[in-house]
Amino acid sequence: MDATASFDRSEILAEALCEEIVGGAFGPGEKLNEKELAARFEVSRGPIREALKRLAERKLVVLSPNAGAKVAQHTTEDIIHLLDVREHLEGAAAKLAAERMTAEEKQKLHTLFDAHVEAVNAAEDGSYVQLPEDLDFHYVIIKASGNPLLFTILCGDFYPLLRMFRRQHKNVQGRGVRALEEHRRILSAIDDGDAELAEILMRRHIAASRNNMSKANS
Amino acid sequence: MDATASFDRSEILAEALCEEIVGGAFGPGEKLNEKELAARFEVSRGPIREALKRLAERKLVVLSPNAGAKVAQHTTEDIIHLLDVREHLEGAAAKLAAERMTAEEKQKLHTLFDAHVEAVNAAEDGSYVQLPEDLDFHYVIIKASGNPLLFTILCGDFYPLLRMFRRQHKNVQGRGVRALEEHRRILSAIDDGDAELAEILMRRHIAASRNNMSKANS
DNA sequence: AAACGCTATATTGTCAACAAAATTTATTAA
DNA sequence: TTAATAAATTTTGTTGACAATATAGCGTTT
Repeated sequence: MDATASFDRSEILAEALCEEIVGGAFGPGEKLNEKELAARFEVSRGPIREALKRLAERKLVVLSPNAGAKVAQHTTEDIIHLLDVREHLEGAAAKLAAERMTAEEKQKLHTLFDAHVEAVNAAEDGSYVQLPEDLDFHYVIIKASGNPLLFTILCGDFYPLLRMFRRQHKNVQGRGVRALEEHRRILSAIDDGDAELAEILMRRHIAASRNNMSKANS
Repeated sequence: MDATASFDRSEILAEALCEEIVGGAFGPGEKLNEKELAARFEVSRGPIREALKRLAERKLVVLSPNAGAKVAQHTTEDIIHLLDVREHLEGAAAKLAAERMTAEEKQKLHTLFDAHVEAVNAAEDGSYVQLPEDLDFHYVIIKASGNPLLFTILCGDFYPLLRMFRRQHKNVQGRGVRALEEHRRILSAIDDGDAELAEILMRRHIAASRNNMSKANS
């Protein structure tokens, strides 16, 4: 049906392992024992090793020769670097989205935004509730950019790394209402088809989130 | 000695295969036979398979379940998407480089630029001579950005893909002297420590190169 | 008690063999 | 001759076994 619905065993294993790692099933830097993983997933070590090579390319694990795989431990500096890159890529996505989004897609984004507003209002502390990925504001914009590579990098590669980092470090306080206000302005720019402004606002939005994290982990 | 000087067999194999693929040892979309590769590299199929999984993550090969690996065939559209992303990332690199480069590094970049000027002048047709990667103008700026992730993505991932594309498609006519003039302006902005301008100029530079390719392959 | 070295154990890296799937070749019928 | 079908071959996917390396435990020495 779907062209990407391949049944590559190592890819499925990589995905499952990714979910476990990001979800916190392993401690930071914890050793990933091949035999143990093989037993648990009920396969032999071959496919497990292939999956680990994939995760190494995604920088979720670190491989040392003759010592195997460990869960990657990213420093705060690493994540700042990641967020620097993310700022520019999310900016690209917002720009492209503003240029390409149809009225229908914009409507969908409005509906999503309104739901976020209600969710934040419902939480008395005004904290930003993390909704499922495919409902996320950023996710929709990235999708709407029409650039699959952008989606792969931001949602496929970066998002797991960020989730992992957030788990490994003290949970950074979200920016709640402020972030929502930034979203509102981005949405407005997209509505107007103002690509340049959408990019600038998105970059500021990500930069603010980076500075927030940078401050919390200094 | 070097922490990254790991002797991971599959990584070495992946690197060697990458070089062959990018260098044109295989036709576009050509099947990569595991047994054949194993024989040629004098290893068994295990490490070869691991290397192929890595290359799949880098989008250099495409894996189909029960059908193995083929050299990836990227469409012109794919490459436009890639260059869209590259525009923003090279912009990020130029911005960071302008903020961080020392006087020494700037001097080195000047020397490199002058060498390029001479090389282009020497070629009577004024075509842009492709110099080895580590001497390349862009390479130096990306390095100088101080962001290793930027380096990995641009030089590690994107550069091979672009080389492969250039080989698979009709060689796009370089922009020679014009590109050099753009380099000169970028260099000037970096000299002044004008990060904002360096980013803008670099983005224009990449955008021009994208439009050039887009026109040639339409 | 800490440091060193040795031994035993466990883990990784590699390989060759087997099963399942796809591809190719050969065969038959229209 | 061409199309469809079936057998034969090749290729992938997976596994368990073996060798090389690293780790952990233990006793000895300083």
